[in-house]
Amino acid sequence: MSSNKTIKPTESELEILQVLWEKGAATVREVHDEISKTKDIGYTTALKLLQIMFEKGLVSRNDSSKTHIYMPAVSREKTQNHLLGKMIDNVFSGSSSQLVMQALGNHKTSKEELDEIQKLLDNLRKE
Amino acid sequence: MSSNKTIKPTESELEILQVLWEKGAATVREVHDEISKTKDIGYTTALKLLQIMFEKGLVSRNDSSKTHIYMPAVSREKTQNHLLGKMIDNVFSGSSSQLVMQALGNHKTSKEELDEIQKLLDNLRKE
DNA sequence: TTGTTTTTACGAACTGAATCGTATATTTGA
DNA sequence: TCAAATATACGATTCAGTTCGTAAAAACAA
Repeated sequence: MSSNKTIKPTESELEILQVLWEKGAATVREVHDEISKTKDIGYTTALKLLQIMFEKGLVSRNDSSKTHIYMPAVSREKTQNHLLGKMIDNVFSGSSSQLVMQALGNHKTSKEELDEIQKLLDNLRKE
Repeated sequence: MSSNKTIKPTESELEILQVLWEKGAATVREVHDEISKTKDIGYTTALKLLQIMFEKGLVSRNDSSKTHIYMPAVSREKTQNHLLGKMIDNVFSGSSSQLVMQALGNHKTSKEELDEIQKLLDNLRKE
């Protein structure tokens, strides 16, 4: 049906997608510079990754000018959900609430965030 | 410090860990039979995986009798947390509440589970 | 006992991810 | 204009994960 049987970005690909989701669109150089901030990576490596991601359909690109411009071809939300679902299956034996509890229990969450979650929770229980 | 710099089970290894966490301990055959229920896998493949996991320290084993008995060497909770942390970083740009919201929003959660989460939330906000 | 089954050990093949070097084309600015 | 800088393309390498076949040892059963 829709399109996505296979959203399964690798870790490196996710790093790149993060940048593209953030910026909306970016050249290889921009992606490379951004990732370089936290990691040693060659320019051609970034290029190659983007090319591979293009072949896989993870990103699209505009090559009307010589310097190609890449854009995400999968939505952040869909990708997050897909990976979340996998993790719930593989790591939490299918229990999403287990995952939620672990996440809330062991990772710092600010009061504002807790409020937001509370709001969502209220909505869910109204149904 | 403690021990675990490197809890990074692969997907196949996670499948096996699930079985071991569930049963507490198991032979290669038991692991294989369990996994076979949902997946085509050769016996020696399961064996090899367990051997590799043993080398990595992911499982321990009792080989006092010929038929080795394998046990998890990493706790379910620690592993879950480790992988959760990675996912929060890699996929949710560090925001655990984002992850929680997505998980709650898009995956069926029963009333009982919501109650449990509510309870946890109440506790967190008291602090 | 002896042939069948079960087990472990181990190596080999295959795959996909990640990385980089080099060649070539294009752009740019002195 | 033309040398330097920048971009793409692409092949090669390395590494880890997965899978399986085969051999040898041990257990088992008729």
